[in-house]
Amino acid sequence: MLPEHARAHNRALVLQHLFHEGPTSRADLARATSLTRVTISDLVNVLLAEGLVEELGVQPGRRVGKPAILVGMRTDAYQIVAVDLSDDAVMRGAVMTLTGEAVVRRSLPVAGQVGDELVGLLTRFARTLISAATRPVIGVGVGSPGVVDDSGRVIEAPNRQWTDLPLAAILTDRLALPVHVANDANSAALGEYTYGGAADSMLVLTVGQGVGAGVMVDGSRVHGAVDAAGELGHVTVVDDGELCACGRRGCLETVLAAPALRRAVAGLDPAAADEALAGVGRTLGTALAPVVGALNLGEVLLSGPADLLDGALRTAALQTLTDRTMPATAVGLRLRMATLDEDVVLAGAAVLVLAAQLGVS
Amino acid sequence: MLPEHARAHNRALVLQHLFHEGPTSRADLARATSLTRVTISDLVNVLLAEGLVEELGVQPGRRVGKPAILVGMRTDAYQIVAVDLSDDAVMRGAVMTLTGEAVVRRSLPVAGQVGDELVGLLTRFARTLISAATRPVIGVGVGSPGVVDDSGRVIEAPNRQWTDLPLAAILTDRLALPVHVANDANSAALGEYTYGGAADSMLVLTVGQGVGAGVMVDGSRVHGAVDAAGELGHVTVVDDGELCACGRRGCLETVLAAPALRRAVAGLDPAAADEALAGVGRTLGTALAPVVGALNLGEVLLSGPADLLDGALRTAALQTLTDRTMPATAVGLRLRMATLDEDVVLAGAAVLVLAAQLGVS
DNA sequence: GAGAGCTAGTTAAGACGCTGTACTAACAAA
DNA sequence: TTTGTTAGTACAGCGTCTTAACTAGCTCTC
Repeated sequence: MLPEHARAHNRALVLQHLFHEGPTSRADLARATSLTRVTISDLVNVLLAEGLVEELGVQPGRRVGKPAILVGMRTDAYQIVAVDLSDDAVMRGAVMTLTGEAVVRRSLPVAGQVGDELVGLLTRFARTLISAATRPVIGVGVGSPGVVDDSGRVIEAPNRQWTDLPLAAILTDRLALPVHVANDANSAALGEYTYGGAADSMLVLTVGQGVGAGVMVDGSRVHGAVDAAGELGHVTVVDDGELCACGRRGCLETVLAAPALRRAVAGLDPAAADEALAGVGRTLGTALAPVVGALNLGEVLLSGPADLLDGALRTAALQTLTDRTMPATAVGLRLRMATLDEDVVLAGAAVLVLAAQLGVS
Repeated sequence: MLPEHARAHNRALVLQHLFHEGPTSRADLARATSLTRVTISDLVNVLLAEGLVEELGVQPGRRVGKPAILVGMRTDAYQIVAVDLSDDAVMRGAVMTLTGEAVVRRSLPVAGQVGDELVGLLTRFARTLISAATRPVIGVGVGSPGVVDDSGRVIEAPNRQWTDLPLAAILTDRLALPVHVANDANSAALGEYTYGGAADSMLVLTVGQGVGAGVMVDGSRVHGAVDAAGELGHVTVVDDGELCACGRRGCLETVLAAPALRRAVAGLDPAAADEALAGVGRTLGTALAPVVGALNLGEVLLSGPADLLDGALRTAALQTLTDRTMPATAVGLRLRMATLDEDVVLAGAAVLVLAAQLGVS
């Protein structure tokens, strides 16, 4: 570690504070970071020159002494391009502000392309988005299904026919911009953590065609022994259950994926449907209990169709979770819907860029 | 972050390398840390002056160029005092080398003392150990039951009647040495990680009077939302099971704790005993599957009586775990006995000190 | 066996980043 | 107007790293 890394770290501290706490005076930044006012002034001057922050006039609160000048992050000065590959059939993308708001949205049908062809399609799609940006783009984030390592190499994504593909490196080269790739469910967790105000220790379950999970532990993303963390969808939860796409039986995905839930409630009257959903909720709660107990998670978030998830299912899952874990761990536990909905993965992809390029998350 | 923090980090890098890789030349240290030879020489000189490292003569391998001088960590130059409070009835302690070997062992019956009285007893016990040390002591590590926060404050340890007790701060003050306190099962995980060669992502289950767990994720200890990570012993695993000490029913502890296992096999012939143990193993595997899937753990370690754990129970648990998780996550998974046995908690307590004082873990 | 070539380690000078101290600027209260 | 307080800046100094250039000590080659 070099002194200049310390500099980068301090710079990130300042940006992080401005990002989460909003406009702040140099003196307050100094107090918050426990650096001196001199150092902060220096850092702020650099950031001003880069256009990343701006002075916003005098702080309203009138106290004795010279009034403080507020410094704020220019979250609209730069943009991020984010791509969500979680859907088989369509590539979704957006140009986003640094605060995770989509400025431009695009989507592109994936007509069965896989392998290198899909990489080509993705490259063109990203180029379209980059040229649609109205501000300089600081980087590109991609949420992809499959196992993705820390460097953005897709170890394995069977449905895309990608194996050991250095996607981030390829795209960085082709787009001449920093590109970061992560698993889609992990992206979702990052998105909820940074933009959705989720707890430091939490798990996001993404329910769609399949079931994925992203885990944050003590404020950082879990990677796992072979970068395959979050494969909760293919944990067996029903003995001798339905056949799963993975070839095994009774995976969580076979009862919790959106199609499975729709089938389970099809043609039932509301009360019976709720009972069916509650049953799935209890199964989910039983599966989550050991995870919550072992990690002392503060929150579990559900992302997916609210009409199916946010009702009897959620209530039953929380009840089961509370029943099956220690009071000490269960007492503060929340089980709620994710706040970002459709855009979770895009937001998370943006956070990948934000974290890597500016040190903010 | 200041330049001197970068310095401390680099110093820790050097020590970490010497600790795990053994004696190394300055030039090789430079290559390993990607610092320059100049910087490494400077750091090594400081460490030589402190007596933490020593020169060990010329490297045997004959190559061209000036022969390299090996620099090695003097793991016997300093000692660590470690205390294990996990047993209700007896306080176990040791003076340890930096490599985790117990040089002196002591134990002290705890005649029902609790609360402040127990703190007093612990203080005296630690003093005895400190004076039994044959080298300068760099710090004291304590593995305590209950919920312990990052600063060494015992949030809650019912059996010891400790609530919100700043144990590390009190002992640091009384002993005039750095004292670090952590939960006993978390200590065990640290011990196995550093001295037992465990994987970066792993879980240690401590089976004794009760059942505890410590989790390492991507090389760091899991703390959890309210510092209560690892409470796997009180996750429900049997519906309408036996009554547990915690007042609930069917906790993992009711089937996996050592007394429960002994009861389960009492009076059975070997084959029947194995079947009973395999049943517990299957229950354990079922409970662990979601944890292993969500975190992509590389290893699960069992610490406790080998005659009960290391047989049908372990085999059945591994089989169940493999059956109930995705092949991708299960393929590299190991489920084995912990290597440190009796001394796990002591070793972990030593690691607390090693990590905090020297940056080694 | 003498020089060439290589590697280990040291010395010296310079760049960078933070701090402490001392300053100016701009306000409120007396 | 004076005093006290807080915000922000200028400057010297220290700590830490790097590069460049050296010495030391070995092997290989002719």
